[in-house]
Parts: sequence; C-alpha cells; structure tokens
Amino acid sequence: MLSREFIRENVEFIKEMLKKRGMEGQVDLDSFVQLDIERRKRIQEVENLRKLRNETSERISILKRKNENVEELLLKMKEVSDKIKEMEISLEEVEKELIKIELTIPNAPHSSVPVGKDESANKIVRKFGEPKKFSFKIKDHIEIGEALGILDFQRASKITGSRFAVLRGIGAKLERALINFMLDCAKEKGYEEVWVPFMINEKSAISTGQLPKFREDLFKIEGWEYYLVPTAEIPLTNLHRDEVIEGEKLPLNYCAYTPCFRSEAGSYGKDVKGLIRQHQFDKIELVKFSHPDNSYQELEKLTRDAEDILIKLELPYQVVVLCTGDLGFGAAKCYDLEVWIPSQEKYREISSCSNFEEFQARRGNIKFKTRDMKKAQFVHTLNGSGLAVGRTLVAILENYQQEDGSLIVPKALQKYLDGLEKIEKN
RNA sequence: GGAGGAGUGACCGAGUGGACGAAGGUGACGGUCUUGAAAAUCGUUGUCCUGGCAACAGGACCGGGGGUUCGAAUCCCUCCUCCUCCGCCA
Repeated sequence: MLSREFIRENVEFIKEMLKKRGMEGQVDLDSFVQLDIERRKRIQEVENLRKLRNETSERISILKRKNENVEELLLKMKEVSDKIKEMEISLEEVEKELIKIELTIPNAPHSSVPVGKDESANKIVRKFGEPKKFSFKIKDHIEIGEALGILDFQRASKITGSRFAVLRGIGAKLERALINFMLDCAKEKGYEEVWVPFMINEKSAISTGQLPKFREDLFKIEGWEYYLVPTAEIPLTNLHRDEVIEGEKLPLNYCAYTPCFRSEAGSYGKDVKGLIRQHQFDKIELVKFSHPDNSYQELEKLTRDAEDILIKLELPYQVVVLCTGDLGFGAAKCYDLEVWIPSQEKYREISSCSNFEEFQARRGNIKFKTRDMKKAQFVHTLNGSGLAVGRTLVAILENYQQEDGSLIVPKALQKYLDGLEKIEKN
C-alpha cells in the first residue's frame, strides 16, 4: 500500500504508474481524491464536537461536585452526543470506501524496472549454463516419471482431481530430498528456518497483498475465515505483523518449507499436464525484512541465494527482470529465475524474487526502530522462492534423463538419497 | 464439547464511571557523582489522525467490535486470543 499522503500529492504520478502497469482505468483515483477531501472535512467537524463534549463533561463533573444544577447542560449534551454518533457513522463510511480503493492500488515500480506491456518486455539479466544437447529423442517429465514408476497422475485425479500428483518410492523421496537440500542451502546463507501454519487468516493475506484483489486464487476453508497458504511468503512476512523490530537486528532472514495451494483460476488450458502447474506444490520460501536504505542490495543477495541452488544442481537457467506490465501487484521490482525445460525448449519460471519496499509493511504495520531513531519507520520486505520444488523436480527429470530411460541424480542431491547416483526402473 | 480465569504503554503491573494517556516499577536515553564503571540520584521516554511552514493546538487509542451514559480502561453485550480444570482425541 502506498501512503495516503503520497497518493494525495501524486495523483498524476499514480495515473502514469498505472498506465505503465497496464492497469489504466482500473483504480478509481478521482473518487479517492474526493473521498479523501470529504474524510478530512468530516474529521474536523466531528473533532470539534468531541472537543465541546470533552470540555462540557469536565464542567459537569466540577459543577456536580459543587452540588450545582446541571440539568440544562445534560440535556444539551445529550443532543451533541447524538450528533457525534451520527457523524462518526458517516465518517466511517467514507473511511471504508477510501480503504477499499487504497487496497486496489498496486505498488509503484522501481525506477530501474523496464517499462513494457507484457512478458515480452522482460529483460534477461544473466544466464547460467547452456541448454544441454541430447543425442537421443528426449521425453518430457511425465513420460519419464511414469515410466520410472515415480509419478502417478491418474491415481491422484482419482483421489482428488486434476492438477494433483502422486509421487511414489524414490520419487517421493526425491521430493523430500529437494526440500531438505534447499532448506540446508538457505540455512547456510543465514536464513532462520521456520515452521509455520499452512492456513492463514484474512488479515495476513491482506498484509502481503493477496487479498482483497486475488481472492479467487485462494482455497478457502468452509465455515472459517481461513485460507490454505498459496505461498509461505504470507506466514513468514506476517511473523512480524504489528511489530516494531529492533533496527540493529536488520536484516532478518527467514526460510520456510510449506506446501502451497492455488486454485489456478484463470489458467485453464495452461500447463494442464504434468507437474508444472498444480493445485498443490511444495516450495521453500526466503523472506527478508530489510532496512529501507539497502533493500535493493538485499534483493540482489536474495536472488543470488536462490540462484545458487540451481547452480549446485547444475541446471541451466536465466535471470529475468520483469517489466512494469508483468510485475506483481505488490512488488516494486522482481527477478524471475527461469530454468531450462528441454521438452518445451523453453526457460520456465522456477522462482520469483521481489522487493516490496514499504508496500506490505504498511499494510501489515511492520516497523523498525534503531536507538538513535526518534520514530519507528516501515521496513522493506522481500521474498523469493528458493525454490519451487515441483518445478525443480521437473527440471531434474528432464535435464538428467538418459537414453535408456534412467535418471542420473545430481551430485548435490546424492547425499540426501543415501548416495544414490542413478534412478532406474525397478 | 463443558466449567472457570485473564487480556492495560517496549516489558512487568496498579487502576471506586468524572482530577486517567493512565500510578509504581523494569528497560532505554540524557544529566549529576566517579579516573572509568557499578551503585546512588534527577530528568526524558507511546502510536495514529486532523489543522499548521513550524512552534504548537485538537482528536482518537487500555485485545477487536457494538451498547448504556452528559462522560467508559472502569458497567452491559458480542467476538478473538491466552491460561487452569474436566471430557474426547493423533
């Protein structure tokens, strides 16, 4: 969320920003301006009356102690009191409308973010490795996994439905190995491991920006105001909601494994087969709470920390900086890590590393204060996947496939699989 | 699921419906004392909103929401959270 004061004073800038994001006309800024003026007018009216009430009440108290007659004052004040109540209600209405609009305003992209309409304007920042050349006809991860007996989509759809997967035997162990490997990588980089609830409440989802705008992306628990976590970003960032962090301790680095649940509304027909786009997938998330002065250095670090996992797994990838039109709602800047998927001959997103600046901190009231600061100030929050486990599994299956249908285990993972070097059909 | 108890500032903790934004303490910061430190001692120490260039003025906030009242931290209702006991349970 941007500050009310900032929006008030930079309406033209916001309009321009919305245009860059391709959200022109999607936010009712004119109403915002009107409501903002109206709100402040009503505040002044109400506060003047409250002042009168406070003063008179004090007088009544004094008069009463002197045993003087206060009947007339009481009657008069009864009226004032009713009037205040009335006005408080009308003020609240305006405030609610204002918040409604505020919550639909996206973050302002950082000045270094390329301007563009859609993903075609994203810029490749760097690459690692080369797409491997295969001397045989390659298979996609579904074919490989099913042939090895480690992936089963049919039974998953029987148990639940489409966009779910069953992993079996060494496949299940591989998933668990990846989770442990990634958490260990994060720990090595100084992230504290956290185990969090896999359901979140409304407030938490508003803080990080999923609600109210993206409600249809979440799975809601019937009869509860709880949602299944779509990303560990939410519980991790909300660790410090409504807190003032000791400034000397910044940056705070956290990592967590959670399964992630997404409805994938609006992605019908996209990646319907295989592990790429599931309703449930595993992910390790990295979250930083940073001092505003160096949040962009922290973003670089965070991105490198996520990349390092791909380097260790020796998977070819590229880093892309998202353009204004492709940038997430709350992000000021975002790097996507894209891993090479041989069967699609494409780089596909496997991690997304963003700096939210104050956007989430303001929504979630997350501040910091150092000893020499007079006032607490909003932190900058950052997060990135380190990494999406399901997609990593896809990348491994496809990039490490052998002509005979077996699979070489990446060196970095072998110690997590009792030294296993190769997976073959059993 | 049943029965009780509790939620007050960074923390601990007091608070008869009017002199309470809130005693007292701890911590932090600043001063005095000291060669330095400790101890002692004095002082400062919340957030948000409105108006104002500012100094400042005003308003709101005692878990959240509502109610009673001229006036609520204090009374009533409701929700949330935590604790204790009983029951059930992985």
